[in-house]
Amino acid sequence: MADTQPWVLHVDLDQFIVAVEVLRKPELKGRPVIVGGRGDPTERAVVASASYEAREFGVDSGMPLRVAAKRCPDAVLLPSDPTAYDEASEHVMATLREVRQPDGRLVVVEVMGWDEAFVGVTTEDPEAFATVIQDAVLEATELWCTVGIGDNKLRAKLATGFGKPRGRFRLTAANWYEVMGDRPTDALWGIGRKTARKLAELGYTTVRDLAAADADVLAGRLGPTMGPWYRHVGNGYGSKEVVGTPYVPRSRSRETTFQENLTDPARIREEVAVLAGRITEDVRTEGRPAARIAVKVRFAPFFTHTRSMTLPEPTSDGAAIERAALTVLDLFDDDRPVRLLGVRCVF
DNA sequence: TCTGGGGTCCTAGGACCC
DNA sequence: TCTGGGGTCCTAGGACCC
Repeated sequence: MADTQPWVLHVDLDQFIVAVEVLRKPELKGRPVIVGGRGDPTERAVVASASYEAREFGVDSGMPLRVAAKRCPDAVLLPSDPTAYDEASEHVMATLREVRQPDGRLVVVEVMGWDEAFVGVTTEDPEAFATVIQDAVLEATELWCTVGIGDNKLRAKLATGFGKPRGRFRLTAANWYEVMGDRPTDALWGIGRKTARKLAELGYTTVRDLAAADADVLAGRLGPTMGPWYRHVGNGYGSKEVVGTPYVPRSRSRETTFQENLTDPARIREEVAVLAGRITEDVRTEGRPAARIAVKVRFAPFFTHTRSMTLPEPTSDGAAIERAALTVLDLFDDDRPVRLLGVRCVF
């Protein structure tokens, strides 16, 4: 009993999107499968998910579909079906919310996306509890997941990567440096390529380096908030609080990449109006008025700019939202061809 | 490698006000 | 009179994540 303590578990479904597709097309099991866009490798689209069999060929998420198809010519290409993934995700999350802790209380579930969630639980055997979760999810949904076990969210999240697929892995203060110390800084959650390069310029290459970095040097180069925070991350520190309250979005956006660049100003206005209409639907669904409207334009070859304005007063009115979007569009003076348009509202 | 769609948070400069 | 300091809002862009 003395060893009973709070743990953070990070539950992450294995190749979630592909797994959902294989459930409805069992004949795809064991084959290289790639999901993305409309499933057409000649279009502008990227890989949303690739099966482990496809990954063997160097296919990975975010890769242009065209490249993926070239690397793995035998792969089955499928169109992305967000509605199906929403449903499957809901089923998984509902299953997690029904899991009981050893003391009989329900676990706390914080959803982080379609295919992952943090679960807060107090137990003396987190590995055994992770298995309970895996069994519950598998039985209810036929989907496999990996569970990262940590003494905070950061470590739980990183632990998952070492447990893939279908496994469990524990990462805590006790084995942090042994597991993470010699890895590059961008192995950490929240540090990407750009920041890793800046850190390397300061002489911090590994997680161990970052953990011992000079806080003032970091603040000077990376900002007063982010600088010191990176050092914390290097030490494996992070929030232990799993928040079960429903997620309230701060903004909603809709965007479209056109298969062929747009050059006609009238057509561009039309498309922005269409996006504004979709945002209006979202605003209605959300039941909260939009306070601010932003327009995003990606020009050829690939330069992205945004413009925005705060509305005179928050509104849910479609005409007002469209008018605002078109007004913001007029703030752009670039006339290069357009490959993407987006409209966002901030609540 | 010719690069989707949907989000979050931080930074920094200027406006404006007291 | 050329001159302080703090606070808040607005806007654009950057970085990162799923």
